[in-house]
Amino acid sequence: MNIQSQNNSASYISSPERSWCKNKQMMDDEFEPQDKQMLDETNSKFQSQCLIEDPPMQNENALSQNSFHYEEQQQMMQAEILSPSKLLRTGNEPKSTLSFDIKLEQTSIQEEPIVNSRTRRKASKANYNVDDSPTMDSEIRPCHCSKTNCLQLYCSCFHNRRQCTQECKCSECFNDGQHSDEVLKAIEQIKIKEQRASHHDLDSFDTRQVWGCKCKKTQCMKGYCECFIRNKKCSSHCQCSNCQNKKQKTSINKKIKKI
DNA sequence: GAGTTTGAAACT
DNA sequence: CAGTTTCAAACTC
Repeated sequence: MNIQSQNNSASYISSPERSWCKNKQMMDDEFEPQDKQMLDETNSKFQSQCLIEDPPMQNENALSQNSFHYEEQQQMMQAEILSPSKLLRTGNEPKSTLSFDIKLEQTSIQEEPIVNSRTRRKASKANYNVDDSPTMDSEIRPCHCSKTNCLQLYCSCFHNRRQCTQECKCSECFNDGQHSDEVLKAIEQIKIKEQRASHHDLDSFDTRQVWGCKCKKTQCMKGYCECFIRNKKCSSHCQCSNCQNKKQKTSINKKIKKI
């Protein structure tokens, strides 16, 4: 296994990779022994990234961690090439034919889809693309962006910091792995906006974080609500109206105790 | 599949 | 900072 990290076509660290940091142990269990060895070789390189990005906004260093600089991203993006989720890609290959994709084809990694029932969401009408669980690429929904070149947060692919795939139906896509400069510029602009807005403790690209919804009409019970989408209850951070997605103070627990 | 609704993101 | 516009996804028919 000879993975070269010189390729920098992959232009940013995607959320699934960051989820991998947290869920590495679980995923390790799913690898064959020979693959584990490869993973171990990459662990040391990846650990620094994990330290930088996790956990989000939960300590005093969150500010500096979340406002990491563009150049740091460039350094870290090399690690993405070694990411397990890339190695486990199961059919949603990016539009581009990046060199690391070619190298991956030469590996002995099993590319059968890994279906992890533990992390599979409850079946629902919509397969929401959220990554607060170790979502595999095979579960990622394609985007349909038509006007933003997939370089704004409207784009679910860009928002999750992953490249658009062949399944995406976007037009004039710059998030295809062949426009690294444009992508990096877009990321940089968003980071600048965050800082201007004094959102130092936010990471717009961390879709695991929920800032709080502002739903007014849907009672936070439809897929428009970011809390609902993430299977999370609305909190004091939300500014929603007529919310039906708040934690219920059920009397069930009390009844159980009595029993 | 087309049109409408919705709320996040972007803009002013 | 608040109001408005734009956008893409969710939803309805």
